[in-house]
Amino acid sequence: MNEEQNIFHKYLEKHDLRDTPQRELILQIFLRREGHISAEQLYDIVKKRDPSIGQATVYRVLKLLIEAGLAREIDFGDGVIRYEHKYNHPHHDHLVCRGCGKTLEVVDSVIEELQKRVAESYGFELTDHEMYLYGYCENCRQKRQ
Amino acid sequence: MNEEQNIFHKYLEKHDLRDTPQRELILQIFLRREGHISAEQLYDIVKKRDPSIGQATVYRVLKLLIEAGLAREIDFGDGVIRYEHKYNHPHHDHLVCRGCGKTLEVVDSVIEELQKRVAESYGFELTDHEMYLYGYCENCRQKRQ
DNA sequence: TTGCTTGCAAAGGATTTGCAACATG
DNA sequence: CATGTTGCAAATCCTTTGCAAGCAA
Repeated sequence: MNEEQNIFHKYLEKHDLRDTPQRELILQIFLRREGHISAEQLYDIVKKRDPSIGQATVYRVLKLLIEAGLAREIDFGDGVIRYEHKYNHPHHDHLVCRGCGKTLEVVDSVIEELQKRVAESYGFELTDHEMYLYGYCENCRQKRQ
Repeated sequence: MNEEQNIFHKYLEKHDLRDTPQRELILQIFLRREGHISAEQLYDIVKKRDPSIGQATVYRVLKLLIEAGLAREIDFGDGVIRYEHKYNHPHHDHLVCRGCGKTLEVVDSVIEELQKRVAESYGFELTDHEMYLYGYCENCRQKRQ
């Protein structure tokens, strides 16, 4: 059993929640996928393995994963919430191509530090942030010329 | 007639769109409000002046304002899109208090420059970005202790 | 057995759209 | 008058919820 599963089971136990095959399957599939996945995409995959699982269960398990610290929400502003791994996957921001939709994860410690300072200069204690950089990737830049 | 109205009229003309009292009223009310306003909030105000105006019209006019460059969308991730003035209101980011919901506009030219560089280092041509800093404002920090 | 879980379908909330009646240029 | 435009209601889209039946502990 891997670390994430372990965390999940501990989370369930601690909160008097039950270990069900649905939860196991959804977790397993979520963990196998890298990158960002929407509830619907996840549901589509889950359905193939067990057609009896309902969409609501997928949504419910995703909520649990977030509370357990295993998943994190991402919002590219297109009306769909996507989820990505959080465990062993430190904070980062996203670079999104407006042409092809490709996304890259980026971090810049200097920016992070400056964000903290900016917040503090307004008396804020920064807890977290979101940063999305939009532009055109190398490929799409060429096509646009 | 102010500059924004002028821009709006030119936009309408250029696109063979019509100047209607509904559009005028919604624009006028939008311009009078500083800060962020949701379509629903705007509609509530508009209704008081002209109860015959429909919600759809407010949504439609907001789309026009964005295309005309007079408004900009903001998404705090709570499921509601808010709008703010764009004309004569340069780009900035938002500092949002998780306690009381208060928001401040912030800019840091060093961060802006670094964002550009980060994007470029991945071959991207940066067109725009969004940055939301979340934390607790001075007031809320005290209450939490 | 207790009460958390599930799937289903219905409900929700924000936004969009089809349409017939209505105005603008 | 030809087309845009409007208000209304219905439709969408994503997500949540109520509920009765089903299961984990």
